[in-house]
Amino acid sequence: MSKVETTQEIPKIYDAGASERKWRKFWEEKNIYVYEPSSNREEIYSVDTPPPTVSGDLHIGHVFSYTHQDFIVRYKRMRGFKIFYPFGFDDNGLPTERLVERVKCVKAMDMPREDFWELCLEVSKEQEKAFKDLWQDVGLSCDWNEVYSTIDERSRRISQRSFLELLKSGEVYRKEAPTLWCTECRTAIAQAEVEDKEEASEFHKICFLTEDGKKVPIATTRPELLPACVAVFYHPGDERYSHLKGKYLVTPYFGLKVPVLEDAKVNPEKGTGIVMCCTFGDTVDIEWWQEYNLETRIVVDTFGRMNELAGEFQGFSLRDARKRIVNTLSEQKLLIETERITHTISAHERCGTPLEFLLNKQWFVKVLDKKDELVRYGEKCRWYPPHMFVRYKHWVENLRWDWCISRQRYYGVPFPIWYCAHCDEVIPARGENLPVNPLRDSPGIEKCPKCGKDEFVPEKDVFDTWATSSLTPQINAKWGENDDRSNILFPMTLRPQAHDIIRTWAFYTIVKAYLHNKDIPWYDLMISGHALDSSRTKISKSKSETVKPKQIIEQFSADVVRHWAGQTRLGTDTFINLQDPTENLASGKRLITKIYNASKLSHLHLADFTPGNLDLSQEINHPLDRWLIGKLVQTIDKATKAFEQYEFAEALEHVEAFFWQDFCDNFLEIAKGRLYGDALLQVTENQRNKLQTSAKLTLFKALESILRLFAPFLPFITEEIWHWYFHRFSEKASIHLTTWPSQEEFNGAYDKDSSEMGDSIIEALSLIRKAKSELKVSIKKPADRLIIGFANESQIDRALLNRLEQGKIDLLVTGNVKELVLIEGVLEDGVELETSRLRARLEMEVD
RNA sequence: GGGCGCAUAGCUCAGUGGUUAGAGCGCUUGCUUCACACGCAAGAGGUCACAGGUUCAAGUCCUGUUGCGCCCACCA
Repeated sequence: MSKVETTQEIPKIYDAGASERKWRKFWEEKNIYVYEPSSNREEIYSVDTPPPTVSGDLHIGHVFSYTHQDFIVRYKRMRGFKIFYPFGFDDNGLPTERLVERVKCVKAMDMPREDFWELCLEVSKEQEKAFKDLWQDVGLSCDWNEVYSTIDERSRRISQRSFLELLKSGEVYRKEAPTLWCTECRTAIAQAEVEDKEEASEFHKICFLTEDGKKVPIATTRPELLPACVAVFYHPGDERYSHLKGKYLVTPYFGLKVPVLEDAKVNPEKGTGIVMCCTFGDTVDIEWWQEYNLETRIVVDTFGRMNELAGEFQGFSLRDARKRIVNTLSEQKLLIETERITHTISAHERCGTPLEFLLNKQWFVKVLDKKDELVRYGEKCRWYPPHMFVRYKHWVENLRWDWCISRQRYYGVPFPIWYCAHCDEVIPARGENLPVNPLRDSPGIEKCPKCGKDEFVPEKDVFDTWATSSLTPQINAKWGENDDRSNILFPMTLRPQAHDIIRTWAFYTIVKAYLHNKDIPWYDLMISGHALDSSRTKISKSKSETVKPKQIIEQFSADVVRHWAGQTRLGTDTFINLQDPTENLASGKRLITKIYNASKLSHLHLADFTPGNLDLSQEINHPLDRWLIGKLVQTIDKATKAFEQYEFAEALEHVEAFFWQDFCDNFLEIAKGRLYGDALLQVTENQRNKLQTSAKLTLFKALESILRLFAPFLPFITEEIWHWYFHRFSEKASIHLTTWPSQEEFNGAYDKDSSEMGDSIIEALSLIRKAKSELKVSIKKPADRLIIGFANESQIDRALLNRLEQGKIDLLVTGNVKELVLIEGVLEDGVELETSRLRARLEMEVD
């Protein structure tokens, strides 16, 4: 047995932490992932990277879906595309406000807006640094020169430009609309801040009167809203009330005349089956108010106190007013009964105060009038997996309101408008002045173009954050500012995102692209699932705080975490045990170790081998080598097809199976005979060289291909091993700049006969393994004789025996058997395999 | 209540209408200095949720039922 000298000492154990730190730095310093603009659209692969919300809660679920993007990007880069892969931060709006208020112990409403803005910018900057650090740890191959934030100047400018364009084309309008309001915090709040709360309450049955004085009992939990009552409803066809159709009822005590209407939303089983509609008790009231064009009677002020419409109850809090009104009704015998109940109410998640709906002027983008077009444009995109489009479609088809883009908040992109103090005319900012802050800047005109007066009021509202993040393709393409770039980058190639925000982010982005560009925003959508914790619910903030992604990466390495993320089919949720991630990450860790060890062995035999310009079709001539190349080519084919459908998990599965079973368990074990020389003892010097060259060249090509196939998934270890040796034969600085393996590279280096022969040798080897396993001896313990025949008469196959005869040396050396006897007939007893026609008997001495 | 998805080995999940349904983990048995015990080999383990239907043929297609998840709506 010959000993091969190594030119470089490879450490026995892989130090993933050190290696990953090294390559992370290398990629950054060498600008490996920099975007190189091209004038040819076809060469570009652009990604509309989701900007994570900067609110301090990145968890393993984010790592999960961002890693998915990176698999695709790295694959596409190796396919030769010029990659545009920017990174963004969503750092305005409510989540940022809340983060800043928490971190800095301030309240936005209690300080000047400019000061609050300063704090927001400061806090988000720190957060973004931590985010970037994590993403670099994970190995995201985005170009950190292409960074945007939804509050930066470019985003503000483009977002404001978008609004002004829509204002001009009449696609936005301003209208009074009910807004969720916290009377404790005295601010409008977003849907996202609402939490359900169980509360003890009283269900009062009170008497409304018909115009001729008959009592009609109506049940309510909010008697204080009686002065806000504008109609009553019953279910269509409810015979108890159908006689009231078209008539009016008079509200108790307040004596207001309100119409009686029919609507299917009424539940005849609940209360008395007839319900009062107030402005506004809940969202159904709002729907009715809109649908039936009802009167508006707001009785609550911004402090949560009753206003003048409540008559003698004016000035009382909602709570006090409720008690007093109930008492009054009771005294006047208008209260029939009171039932104690608990029910769920909507409350502000920060202070727990029940929310009210107040009327405010809001800006809306028209979407209801273009549902069909929006469905059609959504359909033009390719959705992966396809059923995600159905969700989009149903969402659009069932829209009931236009898109409200204004928020009565502090930190966000300002509306670029002022109003004439006299005639309320909207004064838009001039395009060249964008971005503007109307609270600080002046409109830049002397007189109102409508009434000629010269006093202007700035719009205090800011955009909903979706109004800006719906423009990420335009922001990245520098829409309206750099036509060359815009034409090349818009529409973008890919939008990756998770399925929970199809109805928001994906939808709004399609809306904006339709309105501004009459185009789709991207060609492909790749929708990831969620990472769920072991209790099978979406990972919550409290839980993610126990184990942060950074810790998991430190403990297991980024490659291992990426491998975990790569195992889940696109669009499917997955589970991770945050208490003990080992069970989810163990297989990845083993794979990394296996790759390292197999590479170490390969390196031992390749260190002094130079492939030069050897012709693969000639030099790879041993059947087993050609068998391996055949398997490799199949793997490349399957992995490529999967990747083209964004099915990275399937690609990984094929690569992993090829590497582990075909390459390690079979090829390496059998090729050792030639690599170490045990199988070359009885051949001439010339043959010896030829056989060894074939083995080494195969080893070289196969391992190098394996590294490239794994590179999108495991960027660190593949880079590490590639630099041990393979980089010497490449002009590229990084494995990530090399090309994805292709079938063409291996033309002539594989064939059907060799594939059959390889399969036959492995089949026979399995019989030896089984026989030795049954004898409870090591595969390395020498056996005297192996007799191979068939399991029954009908299965006798001469060609199979011929193949074994030809592969005899490899078989005997690998199986540690001295002599092979082939029988063209049935072998009476011996070991069999389920998958084989053969039967074998091993003759050896056993202790 | 609506939409979408899921239900396959103890667990996590693959599975194109076509032999005897697969993988990883876990389990059992055996094998260690020559890449790797974080390994190798050999095993055990399944009424493909349930009930119908279509078909020469169903884990796969259709209908219904049950359970679970996500999103949305509801909360008088």
